[in-house]
Amino acid sequence: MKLSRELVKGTSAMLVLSVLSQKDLYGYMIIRELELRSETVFSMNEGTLYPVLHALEAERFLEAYWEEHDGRKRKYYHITKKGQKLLAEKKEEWQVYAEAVARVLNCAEA
Amino acid sequence: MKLSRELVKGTSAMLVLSVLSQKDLYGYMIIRELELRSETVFSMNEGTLYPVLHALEAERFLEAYWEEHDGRKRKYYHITKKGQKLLAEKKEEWQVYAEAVARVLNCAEA
DNA sequence: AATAAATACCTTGTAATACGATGCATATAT
DNA sequence: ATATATGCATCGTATTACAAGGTATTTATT
Repeated sequence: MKLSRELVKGTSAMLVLSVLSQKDLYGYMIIRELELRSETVFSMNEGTLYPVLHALEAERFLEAYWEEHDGRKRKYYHITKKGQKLLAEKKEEWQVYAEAVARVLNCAEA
Repeated sequence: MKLSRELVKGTSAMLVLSVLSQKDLYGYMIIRELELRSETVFSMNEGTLYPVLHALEAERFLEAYWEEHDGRKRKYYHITKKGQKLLAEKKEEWQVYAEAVARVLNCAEA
């Protein structure tokens, strides 16, 4: 991620699950999709993404399969039911947390 | 912090600076103040807070002084001009980032 | 009077997370 | 011919947070 790196932590898995909740994608496209949806505010590093994908797969939040298009082999990831549940939880937590942070920051302005 | 610990990272320094931007406080009260303002969504661990305070002081974002009240010695922290500038930057970054995350999450809902 | 809980400071070791650098390979554009 | 884009991946390092532990005083409870 660009931006100050401290800010970004913790949300990677949620963001990956979020894009995969719409359609199956492979690593490279997940990065492009996140850039697009965030309007280039962030760009996930490959060194961040692949370990996240492997960890989510190992815990059955994602399932992977290989497919070939245009002579290129791509590893697609599919979100499982378990993964959808995790995403819902992470989204809820994010919202609660973001709102609490906003309250603290706004207090200081008043 | 409570909540899933992954979520919380990166915002500690910003939150500390934020409460100190209103008035000088000592460590113990910073924790209480954050609980109050977040409506108990989070409670910063002492093992998180003190290293953050010391790092911010070392870099001149904060200045510390001891004061005694009711027979208790307390180490108060005061935000510097430099610290206020850092806070403003971190708030801006947080807002940009939080909005981008929201866009990604909302895309997935549509 | 004894004990527990709150107040107040702090450090150390461990775990989690992210990322830069690097490596490999193919395809397309210049 | 060469650079850029596509596509997978790992390794070492840095950062961050926290649980656990330590010290000491004051206040509330029994």
